Amino acid sequence: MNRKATIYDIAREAGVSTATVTRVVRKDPHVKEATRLKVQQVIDAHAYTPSMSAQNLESGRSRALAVVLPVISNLYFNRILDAAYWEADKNGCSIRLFQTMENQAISAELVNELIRCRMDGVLFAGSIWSADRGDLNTALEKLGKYMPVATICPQDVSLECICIQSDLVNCSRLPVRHLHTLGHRRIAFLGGSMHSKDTSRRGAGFLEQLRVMDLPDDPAYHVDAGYDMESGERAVLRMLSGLDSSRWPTAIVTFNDLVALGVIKQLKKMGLSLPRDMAIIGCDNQFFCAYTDPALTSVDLHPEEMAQSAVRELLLARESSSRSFAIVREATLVVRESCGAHFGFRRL
Amino acid sequence: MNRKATIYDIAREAGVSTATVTRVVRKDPHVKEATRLKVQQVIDAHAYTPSMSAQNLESGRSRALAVVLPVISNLYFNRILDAAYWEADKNGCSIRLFQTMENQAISAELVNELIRCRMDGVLFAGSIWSADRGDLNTALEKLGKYMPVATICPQDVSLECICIQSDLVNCSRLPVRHLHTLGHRRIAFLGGSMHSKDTSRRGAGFLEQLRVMDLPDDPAYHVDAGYDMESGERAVLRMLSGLDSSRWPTAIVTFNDLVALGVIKQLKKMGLSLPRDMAIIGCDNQFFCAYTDPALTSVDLHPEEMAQSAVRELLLARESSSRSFAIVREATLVVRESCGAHFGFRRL
DNA sequence: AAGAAAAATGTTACCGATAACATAAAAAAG
DNA sequence: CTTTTTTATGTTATCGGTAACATTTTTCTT
Repeated sequence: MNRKATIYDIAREAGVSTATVTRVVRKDPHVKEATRLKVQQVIDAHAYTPSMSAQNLESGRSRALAVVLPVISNLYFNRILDAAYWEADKNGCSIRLFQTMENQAISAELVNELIRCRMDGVLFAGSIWSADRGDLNTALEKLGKYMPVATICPQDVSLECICIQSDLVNCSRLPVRHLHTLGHRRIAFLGGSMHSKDTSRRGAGFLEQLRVMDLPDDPAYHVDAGYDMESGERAVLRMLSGLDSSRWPTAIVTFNDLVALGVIKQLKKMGLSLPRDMAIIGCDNQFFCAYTDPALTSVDLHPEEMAQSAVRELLLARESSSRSFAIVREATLVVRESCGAHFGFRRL
Repeated sequence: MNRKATIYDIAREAGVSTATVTRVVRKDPHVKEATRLKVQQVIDAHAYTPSMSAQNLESGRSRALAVVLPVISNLYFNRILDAAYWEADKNGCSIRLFQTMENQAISAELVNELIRCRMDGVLFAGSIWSADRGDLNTALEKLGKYMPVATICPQDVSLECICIQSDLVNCSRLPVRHLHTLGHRRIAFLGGSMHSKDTSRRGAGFLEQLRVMDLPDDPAYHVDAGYDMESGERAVLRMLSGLDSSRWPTAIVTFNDLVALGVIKQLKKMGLSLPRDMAIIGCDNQFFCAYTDPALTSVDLHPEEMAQSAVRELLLARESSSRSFAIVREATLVVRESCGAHFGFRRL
C-alpha cells in the first residue's frame, strides 16, 4: 500500500517550510503569488490533502457527529439518518453511526466511546431512556459536559440539551379527530409496547383525545402491538377475537405504518372489506403508504426536518455553548383511502 | 465543555510514565500487579480511554471502513449498510458513510477524501462506473494503491479488487423459469434505466433466458421503468396502452420491488385482478413483499450476506495485501402469491 | 540611502498516543 | 555478597498537521 504524501514531503519538494504549505492550503493571503503558485503545483502533483487524523488531533475535534439510534433498517430512523447525513455534509461534517438495538440502552461504554472519538456532537434518536439502569441520566449528563447533545424522542428529557420533540399532541389528536369527523365512535389503538415510554405517551395522548371528544375508551381497545408487521397481525387478531363482534371498534389507529401493514393483511385474511368494515390510520407516512390497498392514511411526524434541525443546532452549539431548548415540528395527517374519506364515506 | 483526561494526566496522577499507562491499557503482562492496580484505579476514576485521533495518527489507520452508495433511503442499500455496520462493529471497526446520489459518480474528490481520512478500506455498492468521465478507473486504481477496495455491483469490474457480484444469472433465470413452469409465455421486463449498466445486464440476461426457454422476446415487452413506484406505475401504463390487448404479456418481471409496487397499483387501477390477469415478480425480497396484495414473489440477492463478505474480506485485506477475487452469492426466488402459484394456478 | 513599517517566510512547541530503546529494580545464580 | 539474568519502568522520537512567535525580506518614508 502506498504512503500518502505529507506536508513535509510537499514542503521539501517546493523548497519552503511546512508553515507556508499550510498557508497555501488554507488560502492565507499572506503568501507571495509566486510561492503560492509553486507550492500549489507540488500539491496538485501529489493530490495532497492534509491528513484527517493529524488535523483532528491538533484541533481536538473530529468534524463528525454521532447519530445514535436503535436500528437503521427501521424506515423511520433511516429517514432521520439520511436527513442528518445531508445536513452534516452541507457543513463539511461526517456522521458516525451507532446502533443500540431494541434495548436502546445508552451504556457507559457508549458514552466513553463517544468522548473517545471526540465527536463534535451527538444526536440520539428514538426512545432512549427505557433502559433499566438508573445511571443513564448520569451518563448522559456527563456526555453533555464534553459535547453538545441533541435528542429526537417522544419523551420529556430531563437533561439539558437540544431537544427536538415529536408532536405527540397532534400525533394523537389528528387521527382521532379525523375518525370522529367521519363518524367513528369506537376507536382502537394498537401501539408498540406498553412498558415503553413512547407507547405509553402515545397511548395516554390517545385516551385523552377520546375523552376530549367524548368517545368511549374501552381498555380492550388499547393493545400492545409491537413495532412490526407480524406483531400487528397478531395483535389485531388477539384484540378482535377477544371481543364480541358487536363491540368491535370501527377504526384502528396503529403505532406505525408497519403495524398497520400487518393489521391490513390480517383483516383481509378475516374477510373484512377495507375501509368499509374497518378504518385504519398508521403513523410515519412511509413511502409505501400510497401503495397499500387501500392506500394508508398516516400521520407524518416529519423526521427529516427534525433531524435537520437537530444537526443544525448541534453544529451551532459547537461554537456558542449552552444552547438548551426544545423544538416541536408539528405533525400532519396525510389522508388517503384507508378511512374511506376519499369516497365521502361516513359511518353512523 | 470539559477537557478529556489525557494519558499524561493519568500518568502524572498515578506517579508513573505514560509508557506504563499504555501498558496497563493494552494489558501488557510486563507490569507489576501493584502498579497495574494503582494505574487502573486512576484510569477508572477518570473513565480514561485513549484518544482516537491520536491513535489514528500514530498508527496511520482509522479503524473505519468507508461505505459508498447512491442513497441509504433505498432499502436495498439500507440493508447493505446495516449488514456492513454489524460486521465491521464485530471487528471493532466503524463505518463512514458516503452517498453519491443518483449520478453515482466516483469523483476524484471522493477518492482524495477517502485517502485523506485514511480509511482502512472502501466498499462501493451499486452501479458505480456509470459516470461519463473516463478517468474514473484511473481514480479507483489510484485508490486501490492506498487501501483495499471492495465492490458490490452488477457489473464486471476491471479493477483489481474484492468483487462481490450479484448473481445476475439466477436473477434473470429464476423468474423466467418460474413463470414458464406456470405456463406463461409472454413475459415482460420493466427495468431500471436502459442506459445504466445494471439494467442492460439484467435485461440482457432476461432476454437470453427467454431465448433459452424458447419464449417470444418482443421488444415491446422490454421497457424502462426507473427505480421507484411512480416510475413503475407510468411504465406499465405506457407499455400496456401501446399494445393491443391480445398482445399483452401475461406476466411482468420488474427491476425491483418498488417498481412492482407501482405496477400492482396501476394494474388494479385498470381493473385487473391479480394474479389472475397478470403475474408479477419483483426483485430484492423487501420486507413489505409479504404484505402487498397479492403478496409479491421476489428474487432475493441476499445483499446482507454480500455486504458481510465484503467487509470481512476488506478487513482481512488490511493485513495480507493483494487479495483480489470475485465471490457470487447465489440468488434465490421467494415464491408468494403474485404469480398464482400458491393456488395451483396454471395458465395456458 | 538609512531607517521604519509591512509583508513573507521560517522555527518550533504542541496535540495524545505508541513503541523502540535505555535504564533501573528485583530475582536468581554463583 | 557480588554478579548475572530477568523483569519492570522510564525516556524519547515519531505520526502529520497547526499556529504563535521569530526572523528575514521587501517596500515605503523622508
